[in-house]
Amino acid sequence: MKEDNILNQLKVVCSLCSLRELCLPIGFGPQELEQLDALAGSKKLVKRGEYLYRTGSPFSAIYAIRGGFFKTSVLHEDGREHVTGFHMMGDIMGLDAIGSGAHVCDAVALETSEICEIPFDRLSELSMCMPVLQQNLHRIMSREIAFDHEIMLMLGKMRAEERLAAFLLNLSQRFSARGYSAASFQLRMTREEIGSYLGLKLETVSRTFSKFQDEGLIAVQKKFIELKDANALKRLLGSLA
Amino acid sequence: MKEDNILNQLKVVCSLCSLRELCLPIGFGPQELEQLDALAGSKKLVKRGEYLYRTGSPFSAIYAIRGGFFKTSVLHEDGREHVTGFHMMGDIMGLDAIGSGAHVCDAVALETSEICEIPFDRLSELSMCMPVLQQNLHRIMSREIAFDHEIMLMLGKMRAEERLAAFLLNLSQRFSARGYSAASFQLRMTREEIGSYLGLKLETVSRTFSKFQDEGLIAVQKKFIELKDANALKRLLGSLA
DNA sequence: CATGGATTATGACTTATATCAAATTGTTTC
DNA sequence: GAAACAATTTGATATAAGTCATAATCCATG
Repeated sequence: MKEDNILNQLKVVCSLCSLRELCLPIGFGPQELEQLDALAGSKKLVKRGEYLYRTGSPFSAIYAIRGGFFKTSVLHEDGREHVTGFHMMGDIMGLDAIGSGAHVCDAVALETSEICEIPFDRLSELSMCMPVLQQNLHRIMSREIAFDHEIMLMLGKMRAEERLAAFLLNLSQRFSARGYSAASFQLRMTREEIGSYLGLKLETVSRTFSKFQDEGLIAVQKKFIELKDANALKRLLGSLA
Repeated sequence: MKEDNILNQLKVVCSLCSLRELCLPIGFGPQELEQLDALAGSKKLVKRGEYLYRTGSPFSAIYAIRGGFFKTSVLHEDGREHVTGFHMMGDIMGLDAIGSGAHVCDAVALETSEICEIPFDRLSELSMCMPVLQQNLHRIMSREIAFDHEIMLMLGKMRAEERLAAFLLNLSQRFSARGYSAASFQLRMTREEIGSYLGLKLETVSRTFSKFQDEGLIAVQKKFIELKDANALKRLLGSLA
């Protein structure tokens, strides 16, 4: 029972590893495993459509996704909403709230999901005596910054086709890294949410999907996507003026 | 001399405080001040046009700007460049490189600038025994993530006029927070760089400046900007459909 | 399992911004 | 201080994506 508990905590810490790295308990000794108990991340189920947190709600924990799918979005005073990200198993959410002490975006489950709540003060405390944990936290935050810069490039410089190609390839790569097929997957978000993320209107997303299908790059059946020619998508990304 | 050295280190740590918080040595005792010596950030002068670091160069330190002005930009394989940020006194650069071990953007001085190099391994080490330092580092990274999400909203959802208004108001607020005038300032970047940052072409930036001037919102004389009606700019941001 | 609301696809048309071009002004540099 | 180059402004035109509208399809709930 105790063992099992420690193992659960380990999984939590594992999700604090980078996306691409394997989640092995390297660097943790028996006494450190003991300390991991302090993290005591409680598991929570968030049903489809429910909010994990909302803009303005007080920040106390970050969240590791054990399974399921989320979107995060910021909203402008005039009501406009912009989807800032889609998040899946192993991703950490809520890091953008550390600085202000309150959440600065909404997090909604796009399908019923299981998350692990990690109280941030305990994580901070523990990371003081666990260099590996601290390092992972820094890496995760740093990578989020770097990734956001990529998205800024996409939003600022790319055409609709390029954005959608980048989006599909990114999803494919992330599913693949989690052991799912890189070539076909189920979208969990609507065309409107994709559009919001990519800075496009839903009609443009729909039209571009159709165009890709006509050109034999992908097969679309509503939410089910099959990448028929991933290389062509990659070429589209690199070369298109 | 020794005293002076410690004071210098303090300033470095101070720049690790949040943008809006005052940089007082609260929370640091005498022995902690001693430890700050370990940070030994070496000062460097970067002349206008010079690179502080380039994409791909190995990551070993983060940089606190003591004075001057920088832009950071990511470049796409096909040569397209996107400016991801403008940075001034007190800002920290290079945090996006922690995760990958190599820099993921270029940092160029837009005017001759003085920076303080903070070796990241030493900072990590020191933050293990200085909770305040660790906290500040987390806050800075978190705020960068939150700010990037605001920019994503801007790039994804706003019209040219709103983008430029948001840009001018942000600059104004940051100059103001550093003790400079909020109402008038010198731009250190070209119209093209502003455009790259905002996802617009330089012609659109120029035209929008002219429009704002015609409407009495600002006065433009090449690089010198005067905000004549900041409230109108703010209104433009919130309401414009 | 039928009904109503949400989502998606597609067409016709509009518009904001990009593109191309030329003149003007500012800034290095020899 | 003049020549050469870089940056800015402004106009005319092109175009990618937005808007509006309609039909088809999906799917959630009583």
